[in-house]
Amino acid sequence: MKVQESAENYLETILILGRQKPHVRSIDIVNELSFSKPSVSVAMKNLRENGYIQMDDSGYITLTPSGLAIAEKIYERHTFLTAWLINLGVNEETAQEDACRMEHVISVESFEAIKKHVGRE
Amino acid sequence: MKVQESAENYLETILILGRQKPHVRSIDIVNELSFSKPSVSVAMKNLRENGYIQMDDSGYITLTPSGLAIAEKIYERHTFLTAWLINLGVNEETAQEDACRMEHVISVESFEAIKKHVGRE
DNA sequence: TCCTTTGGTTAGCTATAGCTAACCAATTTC
DNA sequence: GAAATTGGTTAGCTATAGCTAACCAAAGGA
Repeated sequence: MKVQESAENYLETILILGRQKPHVRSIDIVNELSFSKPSVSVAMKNLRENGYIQMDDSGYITLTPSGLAIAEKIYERHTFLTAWLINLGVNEETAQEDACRMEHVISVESFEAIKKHVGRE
Repeated sequence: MKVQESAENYLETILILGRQKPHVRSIDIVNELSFSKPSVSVAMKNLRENGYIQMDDSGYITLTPSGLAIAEKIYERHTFLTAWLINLGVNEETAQEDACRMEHVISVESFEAIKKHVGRE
């Protein structure tokens, strides 16, 4: 099963929230992404059924190894692309938004090429 | 009405085909994009209703000024991003594919910043 | 002339991914 | 202890955008 862009975004958000606070629940994702509770509830059900997250009896969400791998990949891209665009003179907010979309569509090959390019400047 | 990514792609394809041959019909888009005839037929109906293209009695498609503006914007991005990625060492096919997705998600600000950056290398 | 091919359309299905309405259980507050 | 708040779920709706099946008209070929 191919990981959808929306799934990548949810996994990235869970990773980020998990670094900010001890537990991550669905409601935290609702507040972070400004989606409705049902939307997040259904999305979490899908992530659970596809083995990307686990939820305990208290509703606390943790990333499984496969979910963590995706989350870290996307988060690294997000961080790198945002910094790169800001460095090129792009407004921070715009850089964030663009990175958030580009992070899902770039191939491994292109991302590595951009990283290498920036590294040798 | 916000122009959807799929609409941008169709308009870009019409522009490209129009430079290769005297007339563009729906069937040409079917062959170019490998979509089904009904998918293209419905998409053309939407583009027509939104004023991005015109179709004469023979089914020949032309871009209206607003459709042309979008097509040229996307095509410029496509050309530029592809060349840039190839220049960074990315395989041509991958560069094409990535450019084809990035061209729809980058803001004007970021695209201009990248162009300026590449120009001064 | 009949048959096939070509180009196009409509109807209806699928999947993704958001939404509101409505509901439930558990906890908190007065 | 009753009422409100909080967190979560299910059902059912919406939009986008692809698909197949079925059909039609016009043009071409035997």
